[in-house]
Amino acid sequence: MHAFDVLGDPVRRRLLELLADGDRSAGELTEEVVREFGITQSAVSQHLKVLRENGFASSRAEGPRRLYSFETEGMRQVDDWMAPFRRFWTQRLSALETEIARGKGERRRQQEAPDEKKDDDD
Amino acid sequence: MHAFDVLGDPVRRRLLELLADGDRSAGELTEEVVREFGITQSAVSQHLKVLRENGFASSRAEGPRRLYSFETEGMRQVDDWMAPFRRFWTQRLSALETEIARGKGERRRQQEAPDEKKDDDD
DNA sequence: CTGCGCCATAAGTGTTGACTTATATGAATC
DNA sequence: GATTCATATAAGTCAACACTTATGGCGCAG
Repeated sequence: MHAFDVLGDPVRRRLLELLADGDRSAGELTEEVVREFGITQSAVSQHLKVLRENGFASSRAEGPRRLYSFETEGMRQVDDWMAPFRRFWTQRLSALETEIARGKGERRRQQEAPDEKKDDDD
Repeated sequence: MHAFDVLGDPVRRRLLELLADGDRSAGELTEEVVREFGITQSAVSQHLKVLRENGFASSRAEGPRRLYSFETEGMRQVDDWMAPFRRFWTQRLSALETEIARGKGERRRQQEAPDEKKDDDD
């Protein structure tokens, strides 16, 4: 399964948002998602498996519970694929970047402009 | 259809890569993708429709042909959703980014970022 | 060792979407 | 206006995946 397919599901996106705030047990994640999406514990467990198998999360046993952590590998793959496109919508274009954007295809290193914080939700 | 679902298909990702190099006619895009993936003209046309309807591409008539252009809206949506996660794998933390990261998380993980400076590379 | 939370897996079902072939639309050419 | 090239749409098929219910495995308390 491709990294983009993993992020295609809204339940998995929500799980990742929750994990981004810190490690959580499967039970905590399940409770939240079951409430928001109206699906069963089994469905959430299957989603967590997909996240694990694709480098988006990891889990470790903590007594009878399983603690889940966010893992960067999956999103890094997505980010890497998107990187060459980012020049199209980064508003602060240097002269060099403008020339690249005009289609001459010459690539050079150029530091990215810092991102503004944007309050956006899914 | 969600922006992540659009990028979930490898044919559509390839079409976007081709469009990133500059505008192309449907025929040129079709020829390339048909050759690489072994699908029909009809299938490619349907993928182009998905790209159009979700803000990833636009088309204009140019005589009997249709010229396609890359559009930023779709990927911008993807990029916006990913923005809050990016702090997890960008080791180069500016003061601003550090503050954002601190403000978001109530519980922080023990892991500290190394304070070595690193040259950017691809 | 028995029973009970916690979580994962098995097995089956329905829906969605990517694909096919066939056909329609529309602009240029004769 | 008929033909042809370029592209889109129609209609149907098939497989993948997200979901369900049912059950299994594990850690721990009694």
